[in-house]
Amino acid sequence: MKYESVTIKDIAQQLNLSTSTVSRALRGSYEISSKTKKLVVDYAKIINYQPNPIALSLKERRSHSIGIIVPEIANSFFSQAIDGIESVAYKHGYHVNISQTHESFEREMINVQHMASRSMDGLLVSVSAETNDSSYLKNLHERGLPIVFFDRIIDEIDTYKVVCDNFKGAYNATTHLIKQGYKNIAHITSSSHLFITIKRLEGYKKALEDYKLKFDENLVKYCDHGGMDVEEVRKNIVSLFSSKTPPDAILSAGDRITTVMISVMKNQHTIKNKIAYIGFSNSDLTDMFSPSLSVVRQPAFEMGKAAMELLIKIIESKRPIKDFETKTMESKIIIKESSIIPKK
Amino acid sequence: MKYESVTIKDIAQQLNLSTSTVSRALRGSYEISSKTKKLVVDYAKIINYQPNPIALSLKERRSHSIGIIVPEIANSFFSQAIDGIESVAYKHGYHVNISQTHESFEREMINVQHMASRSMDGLLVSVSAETNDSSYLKNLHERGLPIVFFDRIIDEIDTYKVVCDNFKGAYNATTHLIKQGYKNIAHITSSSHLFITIKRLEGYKKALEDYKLKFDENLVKYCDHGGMDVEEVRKNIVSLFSSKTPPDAILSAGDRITTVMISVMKNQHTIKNKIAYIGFSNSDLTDMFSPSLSVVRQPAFEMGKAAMELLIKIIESKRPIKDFETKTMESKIIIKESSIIPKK
DNA sequence: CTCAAACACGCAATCGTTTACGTATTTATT
DNA sequence: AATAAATACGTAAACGATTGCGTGTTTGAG
Repeated sequence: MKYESVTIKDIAQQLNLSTSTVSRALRGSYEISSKTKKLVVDYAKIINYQPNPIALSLKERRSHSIGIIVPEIANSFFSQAIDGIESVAYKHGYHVNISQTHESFEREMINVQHMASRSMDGLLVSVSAETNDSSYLKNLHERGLPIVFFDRIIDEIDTYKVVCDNFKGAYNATTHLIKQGYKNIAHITSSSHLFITIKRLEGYKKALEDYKLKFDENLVKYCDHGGMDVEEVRKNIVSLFSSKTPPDAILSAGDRITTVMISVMKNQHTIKNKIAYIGFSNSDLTDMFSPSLSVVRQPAFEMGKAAMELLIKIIESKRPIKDFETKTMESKIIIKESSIIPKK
Repeated sequence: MKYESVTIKDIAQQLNLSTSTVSRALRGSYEISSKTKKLVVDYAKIINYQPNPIALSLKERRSHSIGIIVPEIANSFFSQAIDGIESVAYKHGYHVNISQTHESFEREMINVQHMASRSMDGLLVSVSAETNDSSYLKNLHERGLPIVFFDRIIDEIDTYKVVCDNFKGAYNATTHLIKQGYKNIAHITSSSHLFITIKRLEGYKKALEDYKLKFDENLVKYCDHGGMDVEEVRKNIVSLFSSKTPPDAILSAGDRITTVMISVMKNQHTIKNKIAYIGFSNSDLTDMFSPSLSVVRQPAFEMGKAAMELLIKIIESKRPIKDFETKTMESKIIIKESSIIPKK
């Protein structure tokens, strides 16, 4: 069973015209008499003619569609960013294709290749936690595929990028914990090679330094699967708390890591002491947590918008763009109960 | 700037062969000598030849891709269902295209049309809260486009459908509230014409009936935008509590409605009495709520898997399928703090 | 040695659309 | 009235890949 649709040829046959005349009539070419135009347009409407975008893509080498590659759509940050992307895309007549990598490098490659070979006009990419080899992306980009990175950017590829101020976000969050009186602050983060991981770690370190706290390598734990692997997070938590000097506060990097961490701690009975925490998260539900969750919140929607705008700029630019820039947006820390010393 | 890729023509030219020979060599046709085959295959590998799927789609009228249409990806139920769909799709060599309607009928039509015209081999659809005219879907389906509905199904279109037992889920949840001693149980739900809304309402009513409680129409509130419009939910809540006999418990239908409802109640200072609630939700975070949230949980991942399996069955069937069935899966109610009478 | 079968490949049409180019008819110019 | 120019349309190639059909060469049988 195949889905059949009306083609330009059907119209041509019916009206005793050539396909080129029909095509031109539909596009309003000056070469066609207004009489014929009306005839064609009216008939096209009656039989509900829809141009075949596949044929168009093949001919024009563009699809008026863009692709989004993100680790997880079930992640508030990314789903909000996608909403931002869509809002701009639709306004400019682009269709949006979403795909997720589940933090797998292999899936990411497959998805990117798929998008590229399907004539996507451009790609918006936030790489997976596993991705430390970006050569295949670099390759595609050098062959002319417009790419804009957002959040999980690849520093070495020269194109537009959109990030939030990860350094500052982590710095402010850490400073906040320090000011609350916590002295042994752990940092649970994603895989070590990600650019955001590096920047957030730097912010965390700088805050410790500014407030004369010693940096302890054992208090930094990496999750190579970005929180997708609960066991990995659990091991990290257990390891932290089995130390002779367990942390009194935690800064977590990333939506998933934050919630998995909380869930793990809740079920981990070996953790006796009350622990303060603040995490990067864009969830709308953190207010309902108990304790309500202090967060570093990224302007996800705005970041998505900005990324899409830049991608359109590349796609629609006549000449190759030289002076790419990285757009940095402000994150916001929102203090709730989870990170403040309970007044009793 | 356009992204250029290697074609079969490039290979043919380079090796002094015709495109047909190259094509046949790559597909391993018996008509081609093993010498030539090796030559072609080796060279193709060297220059990293990738067949152009657009050209293939145009020719073969299929894309080995399927489309998913859901209201919101930022909804635990749908994102889990999508994961289930993907797991089956990838195993069978299908690529997956995700799009969201944001509960808008117009967006839904645009997305469905886009998918259909892009030669999607089939569609997995969960309709928007606004959708009460399904004629455009029926039309496409009758013209041969394979469609499987899941969760938010269209009853009148004769195809495979996957749902959970909405009646039973609502019945059990309501029964649970009744057994806890609540007598004035409200029901906040999605738009009135949705099939799931109807079934859940029936379950709610039946439970009241079985336990000799009077059904009160004023205790049922519909959200025509499926919870996307916070103001709509707020009005419904306010209306409920401004009654002379305000509810002592609430059953909410749907992820979004549940969380928005809780958030609204939290900020609504006019609500003095402690209220019990249980809601349809697949969120993984409900344990961290305060009070922790009692839920009716649907087997989202399994439903996604089942739907995709049925879609493949349609796509790959030689002859039109006649005896479509609706697969009903069990929901599970998980009792936490939000729905039990606090023992003090 | 002859003729047929087997083999290995090329030609051209096809999918749906656009577009450069060609051409027949009408209109305008002098 | 003769010629140029404008009008209105058709022909065919192109995008990348597949495939039925045709054909030249080799191989084998008798």
